[in-house]
Amino acid sequence: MTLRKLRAARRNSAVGADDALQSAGSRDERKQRTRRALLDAALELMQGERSFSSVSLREVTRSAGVVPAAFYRHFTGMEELGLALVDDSFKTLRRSMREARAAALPATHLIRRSVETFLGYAQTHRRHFQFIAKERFGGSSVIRFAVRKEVHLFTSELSTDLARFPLAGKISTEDLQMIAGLVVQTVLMATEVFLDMPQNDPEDAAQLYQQTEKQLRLIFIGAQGWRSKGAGRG
Amino acid sequence: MTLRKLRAARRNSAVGADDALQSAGSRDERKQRTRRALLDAALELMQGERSFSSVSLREVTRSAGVVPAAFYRHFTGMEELGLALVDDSFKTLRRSMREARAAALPATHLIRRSVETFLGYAQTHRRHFQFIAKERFGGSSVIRFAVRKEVHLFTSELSTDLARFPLAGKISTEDLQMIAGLVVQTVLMATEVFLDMPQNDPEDAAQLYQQTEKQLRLIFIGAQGWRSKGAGRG
DNA sequence: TGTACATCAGTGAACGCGCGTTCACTGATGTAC
DNA sequence: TGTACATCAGTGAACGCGCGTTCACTGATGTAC
Repeated sequence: MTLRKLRAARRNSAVGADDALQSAGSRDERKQRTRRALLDAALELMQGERSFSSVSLREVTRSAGVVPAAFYRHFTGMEELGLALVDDSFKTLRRSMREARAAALPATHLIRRSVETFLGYAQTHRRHFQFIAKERFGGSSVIRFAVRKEVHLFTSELSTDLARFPLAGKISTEDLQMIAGLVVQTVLMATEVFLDMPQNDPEDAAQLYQQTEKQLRLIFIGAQGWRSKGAGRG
Repeated sequence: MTLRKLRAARRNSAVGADDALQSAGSRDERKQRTRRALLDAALELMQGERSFSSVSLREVTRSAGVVPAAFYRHFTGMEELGLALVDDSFKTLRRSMREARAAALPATHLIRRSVETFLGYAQTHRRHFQFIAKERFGGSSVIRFAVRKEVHLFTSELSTDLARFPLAGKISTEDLQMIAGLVVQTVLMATEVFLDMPQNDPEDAAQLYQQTEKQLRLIFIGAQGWRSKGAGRG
């Protein structure tokens, strides 16, 4: 087809040109790039002090390098952008977890290694993890509930993971969910405290690692001793 | 002393007068009343959707029934008011706990009753508890750290409470603190979810009560199985 | 391939609004004698 | 008790500012023939 060839030709020549890097790509590709720039800018502006609701539309467009009115080509308002950030953040979180599962942690020191792994990912994807932690309780209820729904989903995933442990036999599905909730809550809280710490204080970080590891171990011990009413039929 | 008598006389006559109710009291008493009105207004404006940082100084004075400039007779800015709210909220929280201790919960169903009691207080002092839950992670770092400091203090109190349990012998002070942290975190999280629920949904509330109770019981079981390195010297 | 027209991401100016903060003030309350 | 002066919580007007949203527009990209 003539059209496709034309497009491919233009794309190739544009991408190859040194002086056209930022205007490269089709109209649609450029639009997506601006969209990403807006999302990135919002996330970046939230670093440190600020909550999502305190970031203004104008600030976002200023950081992204477009005029305020251009914002509306991508989102109906800040709330819609916020929901897109929830999506992005949980995609990152889930990708991290998939990677962690694939890495097949050793059975010895399983808990310690899990904490290290998770907080490692948190550090790498700092902005997304911090966004989740912040907006779980603050902000608009629309965004708050979107975050909570995703956390719930994530908890469910973890609880099916937990079901593969041998001790899970005595625990009902509902109780596994309850335990997964406790684990997720513990790790998310640690994450927020961790990312909120003065960055060059390995002392405090080590102390947090240790405390979180202990808390998870204690939960694990509790789970070993747990007997669900009428469970074990799985 | 003449002065004291005079003041007392004025106070009595003023308080007795039906038509002077809102202007009653000494200048200082009135000032305190305005201060309270400002704090109350801020707390009230946060109900539902909003976080503290999204409430404006002008809104607060409007609700309190004074002119914006009057605000500065009481606080240097919104941050100072926020810190005062942190103070107030934790006073409420601690008072609740003192009452709970005095009530001497029965040993049977101790955990269930504790959860009921705590969430009961949370409902009564909804606004203060919600403020704490919201500002623990969102908002300015000054307020966030103030809240965190108070939570830490509260956790310490709980851990000395826990030290009186018989099973505490095998657990080091540091680990007791760790366990108390887990308990506080679990209850605070449940509180926030509880207060954020559509108010007339007893179904969901019951489910939350049950899950929280189970989580605490699991932590308790974990604590029973816990052995601190080199502990038991207390 | 070349031309004429359609699409639409991004522009730039304008709007009305609520914001935080300042200032000189008012008048009731408090103090000294 | 009565008088003269000091204090100071609250007033009302004004300021400059950044905000979200609207609008007609431009010009590069895309489409149809």
